[in-house]
Parts: sequence; C-alpha cells; structure tokens
Amino acid sequence: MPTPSPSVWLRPERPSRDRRLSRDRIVARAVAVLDAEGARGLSMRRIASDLGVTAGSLYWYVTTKDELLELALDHVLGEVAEDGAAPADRWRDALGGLARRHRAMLLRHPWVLSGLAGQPNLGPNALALAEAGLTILSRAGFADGDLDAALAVVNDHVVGAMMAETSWRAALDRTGGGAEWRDQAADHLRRIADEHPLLGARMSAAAGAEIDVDRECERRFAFALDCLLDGLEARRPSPCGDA
Amino acid sequence: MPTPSPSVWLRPERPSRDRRLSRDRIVARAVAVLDAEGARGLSMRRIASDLGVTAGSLYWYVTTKDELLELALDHVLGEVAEDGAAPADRWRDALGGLARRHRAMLLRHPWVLSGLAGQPNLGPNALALAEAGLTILSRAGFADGDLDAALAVVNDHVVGAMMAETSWRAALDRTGGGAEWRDQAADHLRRIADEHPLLGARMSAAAGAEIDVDRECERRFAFALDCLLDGLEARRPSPCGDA
DNA sequence: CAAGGAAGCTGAACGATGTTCAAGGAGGCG
DNA sequence: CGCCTCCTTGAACATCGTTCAGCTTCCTTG
Repeated sequence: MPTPSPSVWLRPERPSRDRRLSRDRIVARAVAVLDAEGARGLSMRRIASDLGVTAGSLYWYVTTKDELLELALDHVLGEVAEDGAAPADRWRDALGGLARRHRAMLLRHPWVLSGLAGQPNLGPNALALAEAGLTILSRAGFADGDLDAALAVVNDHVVGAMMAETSWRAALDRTGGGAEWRDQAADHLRRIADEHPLLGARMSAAAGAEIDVDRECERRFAFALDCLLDGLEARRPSPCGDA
Repeated sequence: MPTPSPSVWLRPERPSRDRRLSRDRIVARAVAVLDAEGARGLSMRRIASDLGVTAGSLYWYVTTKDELLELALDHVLGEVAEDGAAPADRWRDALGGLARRHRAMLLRHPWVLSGLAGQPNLGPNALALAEAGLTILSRAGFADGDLDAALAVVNDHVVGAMMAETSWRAALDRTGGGAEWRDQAADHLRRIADEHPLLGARMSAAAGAEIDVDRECERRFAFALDCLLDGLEARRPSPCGDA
C-alpha cells in the first residue's frame, strides 16, 4: 500500500495475476459467512480456509478486518436498489418502497446493523442509495435543509426498527431451551407484570394470541412508515404537482 | 452458579463478604472505560487492573463479558428516567422529553448503540423506560396494538438517528489528519458530486457554510421528532381529553 | 475459642483472534 | 535463460475471553 489512506474507497484494487484471490471473492465469502454465522463467526482464518488459502494472504487485498467489513456492508447495500420496473410515480410509494426493500435486505443480512455503528458508510452503493432517496424527495418538492432531514427521518427509522426487530427475532430463535428456563422466565414475567401493568398486559396479550411474528413485524413497520410519511407530507412545501 | 441461566436478570447477585469487588463496582468501571475508550477498549483484564484485581476474579460476579455489557447497558439506561419535576402534562411534550433525554444519554455513551444489536434489552431500567412510554401513550388515548407500535415509532427513531449521528461525529473527530488525505478526499468528493448531483449539492453546502454540528444535529432530530409526533397525533383515537 | 468450610481471589494456562513479515515459488518480460 | 515483480506461505507476536486448581481469609459451628 503506497500510503495509509483512511478510507477504502480512495484506493483502487491492486490488479492481480494468478486469479486465486480477489477483493470480490473475499468480500463475497465474507458476506456468506456473516449470513450463516453472524458477526461473531467471521474471522480472517475462516474466510481464508474457505477460500483454500492462509490468513495472511487476505491482507494483500485488504488492509484490515474492519475494512473488509466496510466492503461487505456496501456490497449488500447494493441489493436495496430498484430491481425491476421504473420507480413509482407518487413520492410516498417510491420512498416507502425504498424503505421496504431496505428492511428486506436487513432481514437477509442482520449483521449489517452491528457494523453500522462506529463509522458512517461511504461506499458507492450507500451513496447511490442516498442519491435515490434525495431524488424522490426533491421531486416531491422538498428543498434545502429539509431535503436530507426528510430522508434521514425514513432511513433512521428503518435502521432503528430493524435493530429492534432483528434483536427480538434472534432472541426468539435462541429460545428453544429447557423447561427450567421457561419456568424462571415465566416467574420473571409475572414479577414484571406486577410492577409494570401496561407492559405486562402487552406481553401476556402477545403470549396468549400466539402471534405470527412475521405479520406483526410487518404491521408495525407499515404503521410507523405511514405515520412518518404523514408527518413528512404535512411539511411538504408544494402541495401542488405531486406527479 | 447453580444452573446456567440464560439471562442475568433471573439470578440475584451472589452476596459477598470482603467487599473488594461487587457487581456494581465492576459495572461502574466498565461504563467508565467504555465512555473513555469505546467498545474496542474494553477488556476484562483492563477492568480488573483498574480495580486492582486479576481478570479471573471478575468471573465470580459475572459469567461472561457479554453479560457485563448487558449490565452496563441497562445501567446507563437508568439515566434516561425523569430527574426533576413531574412529567409534562401534554403527551407530546412528555414523549418528546423522553426521546430527548434518550438522545442525550446516547451522546454520553455512544457505545450503547453497538451493544444494542444482537439481543433485546430486558434489564429493569429498560423495562421501566418502556412502561413510562406506554403510560404516556395510554393516557393520550392509544390502545391495544397501536400502543406499543406507537412507542416503537419514537424509540426506533431515537436509536436510528443516534446511530447516524454518532457515526458522523466519530468520523469528524478522526479527521484531524494530513494534507494528503484531505486532497484525496476532496478528489473523491468531486467525483461523487459528478455522479450524484443532489448529494454533491448537499455536501458542498454543508462544507461551505461551516455548519455548527451540534446545532444542526439537534435541528434534524427535532425535525424528525415533530414529524413523527404529527403522524402519531393523526392516529390518536380520542381527540378529546388530551389533558 | 478452635476447627472446619465456604467465599473470594490469584496466577498460570488454553485456544482463538487480528496482524506482521521474512522467505519462497510462480508467472511475465527482457 | 535470467531477472523481477506479484502473490502466497508459515511462523510468529500480542492480546483476547475464559477456565481452574490452589491459596488465603473470614464466617460459622460445635
């Protein structure tokens, strides 16, 4: 590496000769491992052995594990982009669609959320996504300082909501365990319900109805999305021409 | 430990005799280290040496580093609770105040965000906070399934927004560096502006105005908060009696 | 008050991790 | 053929979370 440059995106990939390895192959393998085993299961040695190579080799293409994570993060962000037809005409549908695809991606790759804290994402796919959102909002009439603030409202909600959702899903998946734990948990819930009536009511309601987790999560996501799109609508400068 | 119980909260602290150590002292030290050095700087050996003790000792009070993190997380969540006077009468002010205090806490302890991904937080302070939010919304007229959905709207936004804000702040703090990096970055920004006009415009606007980061962050947070409280207001069942 | 037992801590160890680096082999180019 | 650069190896280093046998120190019991 010629000079320690702080961001991956400023430095082109070193061209290689005998194509056993490449940034793309490494990143793809990293994503696969992250999907399968989560952030904890990712190690340089693991990726290397999956690719039939020793750990040190990876450092020819990537200066650090953090950098590899950055690359993997931007890689999956590419999945959010519009796949088929033209974007919806009405700005609400367009922005809502973006948010829904963002959510779907985060459900496929929950580890992204843990990598999102720490440094902002400046990869090409992240930038393209931001531009897409800004375009929608700009056409809808937002301008100046409200433009990115409005986009942030939607993006931040997606991230926050998925943080909560994936946490719960992970916890539910881990609840396969023994009867003793169930007893202790029930005890604990009873004590919670005593001190926190509303919380207790909500929890027992959820437990009683044996709710379909997927449907309930989608319902809440849609509720919040509508909610904040309404709020944005009220702040939209030009009520006319909402093509 | 009598039985490997999965959650910290189900198991009372083992009473101790010669009070060199305690869960509280360990958690307090962990929070201090996390505040000072971030999540990366936290190690069992570090905490132990700060407390004049060896690493192994900590495992008498805490079964795992993850558990210690859970405890630290709930510890700082306690700071969000109402300090002074009675909660505001109007539900918007009350909920908004909760969100603002939540934000303030996350600014003091940014590491919380990275610990939030993975498993849901079930500590006593987290539960009390949820109950407080539910109480506000319940008094405001929300009921049934909308109750927790409405609370989630606010909470998720706070988490998502602070994720973005703390990321940017961390990046800005790290930007003390050399002229070469600045040149490369400027180059990079120019190329971004070419392909992404809206994004480029927003960035150059921000760079030109030499914006006060604190004020701008607060402005955007308030914008989003008002925005989504408006959306909630529109969904409130009982328009009367908003004491 | 003495004896026994448990609580609390030490210190060394184990395996895994990210990262570095001298050394070697494998291709292209003169 | 010989050289040179690219790529990979394999060993090493420091640090990490975690475990555990053993020691000390205090409380409890007879």
